[in-house]
Amino acid sequence: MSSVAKNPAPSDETSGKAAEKQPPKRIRRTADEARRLILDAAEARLARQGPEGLRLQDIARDVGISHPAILHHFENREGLVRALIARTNTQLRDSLLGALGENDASRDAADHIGHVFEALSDRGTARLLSWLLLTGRATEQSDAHNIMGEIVDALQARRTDYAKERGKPAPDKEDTLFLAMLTANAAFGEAIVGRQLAEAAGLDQDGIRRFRAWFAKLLNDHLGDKD
Amino acid sequence: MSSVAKNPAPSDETSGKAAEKQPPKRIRRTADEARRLILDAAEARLARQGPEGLRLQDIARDVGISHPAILHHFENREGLVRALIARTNTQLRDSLLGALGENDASRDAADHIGHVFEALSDRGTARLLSWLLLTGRATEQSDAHNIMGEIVDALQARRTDYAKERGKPAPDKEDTLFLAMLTANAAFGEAIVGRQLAEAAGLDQDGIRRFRAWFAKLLNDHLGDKD
DNA sequence: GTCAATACTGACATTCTTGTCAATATATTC
DNA sequence: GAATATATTGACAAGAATGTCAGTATTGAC
Repeated sequence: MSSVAKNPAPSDETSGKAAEKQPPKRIRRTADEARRLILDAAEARLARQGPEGLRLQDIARDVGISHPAILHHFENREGLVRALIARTNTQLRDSLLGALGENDASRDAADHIGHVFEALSDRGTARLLSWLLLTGRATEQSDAHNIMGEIVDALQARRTDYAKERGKPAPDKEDTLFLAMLTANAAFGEAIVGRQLAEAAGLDQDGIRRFRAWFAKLLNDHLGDKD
Repeated sequence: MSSVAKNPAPSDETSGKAAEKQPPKRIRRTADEARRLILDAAEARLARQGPEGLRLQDIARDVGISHPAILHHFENREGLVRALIARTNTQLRDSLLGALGENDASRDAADHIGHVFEALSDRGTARLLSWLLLTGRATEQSDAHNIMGEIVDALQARRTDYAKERGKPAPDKEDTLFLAMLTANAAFGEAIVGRQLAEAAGLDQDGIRRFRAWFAKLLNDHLGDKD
């Protein structure tokens, strides 16, 4: 049963010169590598085509494997989705907290805003997470909770340090929370409707940059009043 | 060929008392009414279950009709989706512009913010539109364009009037645009991640109200500086 | 009452998608 | 090199979803 011509590369040789057995040349990756490639492809599809672009066969074709291979690595489709959620959450957390933690004073609010928008909006992360949230997937996932909490804590710590240096009282923690929420909301919103709105308003790429700068200034003014 | 017992209501009569012909009692609506009911059901499903809840058979069951009836009214599934986009856009436009137009001076920024959030976030409108945007559906739809343009124009007109009354120069139109964009982005973002974030932060319903008030104040301060 | 228009239905066709399974190829260990 | 583990595959199964169609019931016009 089909022991001839397995998947030996689409070379159209009629019957083999001599004993060229043409070993099937099946690519075999480590499990981790395979999982990574599959998640990459899934992420790309999701960002490009939205929820309905997440079909096992399509993803498999992108990676260059057969779709049962995906099931082998992720059990079932739901497993793939969960793995994608987990990885995205982790990457997002690292990206946001990393930037917040490094070289304390050299970054101002505008930098941070820019970074958040970049991490969420510019790469498809927010779109991806949005879909996961819209389908009610990430609800019981507690990762998101921790991320928000950690970020607010980090922000509050920075503001407190900054205030102390100037002999001012520590800022209201709820103020910090609202600041973070607004930024997150705005970044998510931009990821989804931003392009539409900008286009409608006749804004080009530079206009979007101006918008972000305007937003950063808005927050900076607020911080200036408070801190 | 099943000329007996068409769909005469699920009454379990064994064989009819005497000559009770039991006329099939098929409900027949006007085309407009049927379309409205179908769109209502589709909208509800979408809001409740997300994108994957939009199946013709489910919607048909909700309305109490057979799924080919939907196809009869909307040609195909895509037609249903497009009709839903169009109706949602119209409703949103009316809601937003209506509130912006009425009794000029009595509403301040906080009221407007509240209204935008209500129109977009509280009812499932933003979630619905988000999905449509995520699936790349509303792209060529030019309605969204007009809405944003109209709103910015209306806002700018109000700000200009307000400034004139005080002998100040008219505000920068881009500032108005950015104000509208931020509000829209924030409302969309809240509709999608808001509940998650609020929950993560331990905010209850009243906390969300405080956040919106905080946001309104932020914008008011900005307007106070400018206007 | 008759007739035309059309909202509506059940049954079927088709296509698409996930998932199963036995078989095969490749890397690793001894 | 042989044996073991497992990544990978093709073929098939099962189910779900949209779409088609011929026929039926209901409304409104004449």
